[in-house]
Amino acid sequence: MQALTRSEQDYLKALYALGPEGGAVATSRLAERLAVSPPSVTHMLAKLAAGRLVAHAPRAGARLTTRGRRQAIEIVRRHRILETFLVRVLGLDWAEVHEDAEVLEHHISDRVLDAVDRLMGHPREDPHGHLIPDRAGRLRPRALAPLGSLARGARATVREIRDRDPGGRRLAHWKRSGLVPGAEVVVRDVREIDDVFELEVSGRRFVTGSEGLDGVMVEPRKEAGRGH
Amino acid sequence: MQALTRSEQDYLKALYALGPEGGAVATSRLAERLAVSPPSVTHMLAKLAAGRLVAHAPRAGARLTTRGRRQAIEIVRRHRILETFLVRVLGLDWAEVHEDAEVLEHHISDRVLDAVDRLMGHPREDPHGHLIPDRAGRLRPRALAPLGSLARGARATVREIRDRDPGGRRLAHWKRSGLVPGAEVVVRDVREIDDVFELEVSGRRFVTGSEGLDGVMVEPRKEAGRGH
DNA sequence: GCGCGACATTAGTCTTGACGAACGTCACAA
DNA sequence: TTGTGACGTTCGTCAAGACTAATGTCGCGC
Repeated sequence: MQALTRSEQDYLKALYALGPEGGAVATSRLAERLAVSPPSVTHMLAKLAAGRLVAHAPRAGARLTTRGRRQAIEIVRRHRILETFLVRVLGLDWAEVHEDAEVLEHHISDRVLDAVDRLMGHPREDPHGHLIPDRAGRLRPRALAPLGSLARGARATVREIRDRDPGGRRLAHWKRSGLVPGAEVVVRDVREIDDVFELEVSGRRFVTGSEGLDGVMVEPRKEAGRGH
Repeated sequence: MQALTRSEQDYLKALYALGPEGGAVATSRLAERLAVSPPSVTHMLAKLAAGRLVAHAPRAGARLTTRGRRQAIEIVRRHRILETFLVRVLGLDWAEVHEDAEVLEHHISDRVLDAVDRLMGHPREDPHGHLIPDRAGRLRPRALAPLGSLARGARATVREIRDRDPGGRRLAHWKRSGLVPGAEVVVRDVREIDDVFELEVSGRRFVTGSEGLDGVMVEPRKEAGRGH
């Protein structure tokens, strides 16, 4: 089959993000994610189905085929390597590299990607804590919980920061608060009634609504001091 | 005006390359350079003329306006910075960076370009010896001669290697022969009748036809030892 | 069982950037 | 003066990828 166009790659990536476990994704979800009209999605899904990259049962959503998933993971890999490069080598800010990587992932040749990867010593994680698939597309599974789902007294380590906010404003905010991969967090208090979280992040207090934590994924610590 | 599309940028760059002194460029020359049909060129020139980037007198060729030239130089700047980056930072081969830079020049943001430029300490020349325009688009003028135009006994320093050969095969060949920017060359013999050039490149003998030197630009040395 | 609303799909259009075919235009030669 | 050929331009078309408007289809409530 032909090389994929940029749009095709974007659809595959979105399908992967919305249905990573091979679950079906609704046309409208895709349309929303890609900021595109539903008819455009239907049209593109037909094309991708013709290329055996997705399975598209009319009115039952779409799911990636094995080939489609492989392609999607390859794009994710490129994205994460590029983000890591932009931060580690070019010194750009953590919060503002997403859009650049989003563009470059479609236009960088394998040769250049490999050179970048080599230069950095084949990193395993990007600056936001996401795991970088290896060349074969393997991705070590990892069970993380949303920080907002923890109960009072819980302790956890921040592992991934997910954010699709344009301009990375929330990322910048989180960074200022110390909410970055590796940070240790203690949930001091959860007041459901007024939706307030009181955290201790690497020793500093941090108060926020649950909205403001959406996208911060942690690895809970199953330890003794739970009851506090 | 809107941001330029990739095609528009390519047309401007080609116009700049073919008529750097503001001279008019024929439709057919552009078509040939861009590997596109003449009607496509006419069409695009009309669009660029509407945006005041080129002046297009029907049947009299096209020339860049001041605005068009400024855009073209900006693209050339990006290209050269990227080539330098690919060689100096990523360690790619001199001969194989052209195509990658050709793509990336259209997709890298100002922010990333600036970071790359800064990382390298604002280089003045790219790996092939081309001068890199500064941010304002200024380009120090430089008078170079084709190596193939020198007479027997002439001495010169290689300054620029121009090559549009896909895959950079000639670049690789020249590099193996020592024909790189900075190399000192002496024309040992020119036999016009069978089109043979006998050179001494940094002390090594190198024999070639004039075709094989097309694109090697030198700065002749006006010195005493001319008559040899 | 019928209707209504949510959602998906079909149908037709637009824009960009390319193409080939056909038609001008112009300079030079006979 | 009139060809003739080179070159440029006009015109109609295509493909990708988006859109809007219109049309299906399904499931749920009554």
